[in-house]
Amino acid sequence: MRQPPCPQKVGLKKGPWTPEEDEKLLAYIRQHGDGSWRALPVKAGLERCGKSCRLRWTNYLRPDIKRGKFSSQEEQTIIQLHALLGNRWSAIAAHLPKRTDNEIKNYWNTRLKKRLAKIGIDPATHKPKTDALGSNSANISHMAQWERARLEAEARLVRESRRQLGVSSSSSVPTLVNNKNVAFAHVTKPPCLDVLKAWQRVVTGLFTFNTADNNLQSPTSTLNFTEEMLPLPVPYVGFDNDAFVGNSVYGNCVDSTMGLIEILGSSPENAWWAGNAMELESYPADALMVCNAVDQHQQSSSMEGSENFDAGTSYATGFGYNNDYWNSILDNLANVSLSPSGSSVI
DNA sequence: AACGACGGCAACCGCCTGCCT
DNA sequence: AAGGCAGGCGGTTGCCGTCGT
Repeated sequence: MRQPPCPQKVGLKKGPWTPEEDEKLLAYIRQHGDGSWRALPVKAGLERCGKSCRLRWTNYLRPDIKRGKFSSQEEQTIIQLHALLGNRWSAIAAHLPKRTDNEIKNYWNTRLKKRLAKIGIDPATHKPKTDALGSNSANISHMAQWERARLEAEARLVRESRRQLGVSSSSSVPTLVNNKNVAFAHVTKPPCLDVLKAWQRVVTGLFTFNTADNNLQSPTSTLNFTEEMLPLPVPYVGFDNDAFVGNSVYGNCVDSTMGLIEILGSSPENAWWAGNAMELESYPADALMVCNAVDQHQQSSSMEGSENFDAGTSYATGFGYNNDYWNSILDNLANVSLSPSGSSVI
C-alpha cells in the first residue's frame, strides 16, 4: 500500500535547518530521547515534519557522528564493501562506526566513484573496464557472493540487536568486530534463513564438500547436497583463544581441513563461533584479497601485536551463535535440498 | 569584478518493510 | 487478512561555496 507523502508536511517548513531549530531538536531529544518522530515536532516546538526531524538527527545532530575527512582506511573499506554489497549504504555504514549511510553515499557518489573510473575501474562492477572475465574473476565472484551474503546477514544482525536492545538507529552501531560480546550477546534468535542462505551459497557457489578426502571440489561442481556431505563431525580447533578475535576464524589455524569449523569461545556466555573453513592457499591471490579486504580492517587493531597475527593471512568471518541455536541450524541444514545445479536455494 | 561551471553535501522524496490493531 | 502507521532505505534534488575564465 502506498504511504501518503507525510501529511503533516502541509504548511511546514522545509529546507536547511537553522541553529535555533537544531537547538530545539537537541534539547527535546536530550530530555525525552528520540523516537516517536511523528509527534516530536509539535512537542519540541518545531514546524517540521517528523521525518525531517529524524533525518536531521540521524545524519547531522547525533553526538556520536564522526565528521570530516574520510581516512584512507575508511575509503578502502567503503570501496571493498561496495564491491560486495553494492549500493546498500546502510549495510556499509554498519561496518563504519560513526559514519552515516548518507555521508558514505555522498562520499561515494562525489569522490570514490569518480576516482575508480579515473583509474579504469568500473565503479558499478569494480572490475577493470577491459576485464574479459577470466578464471580469477569467476573465483572472485564466488568469493564475493559468499562475502556479500555474510555481510548482509551481519548488517541484519546489527539491526536486530539494536531493536532488541531498544537502541534507536541513531545510536552508535555496536561493531561486530573487536567486541564479540556486543552484538551477538543480545540476539536471542537471529534469522535462520540468513545462515541457510549464506551456507547454501558456500556449498553451491564456492565449493562442495567431499567427506572422503576433504578436498576442494570445483566451484562449478554439480554434486547434490546430501546429508552425508554435511560438515560433520565438526572438529574443535584447539588454539589459544587470544589468537581468535571477534567473530572470525584465524585463517591459518584452519590447516587444510575443509568444512565447518567451530570454536568454543571464551566469552562469558560460552558462545560458539562458526565459520566456513577453506584452504586459503587453494585460492588465487586475487580471490584471497576479497577476504582480506573485508576482514583485515575489522581485525587489525586487535590482532596486530598478537604473535599470531599475520597480515598476509585471510580471515574467514563466520557467525556466532549459542549451542542451541547452532544445533537448530544443523537440523535445518539436514533438511535443505538443493538442485543439482546449485541454483535452487532459498 | 562578474559570471558560469562544477563539486560537495544536506535535505527531500518516494518506496519498502515490519509491527500493531 | 487487511489496513494504518512509523521508521528505514536509496535515489535525487537543490543550495551554496569554490574555481576557472
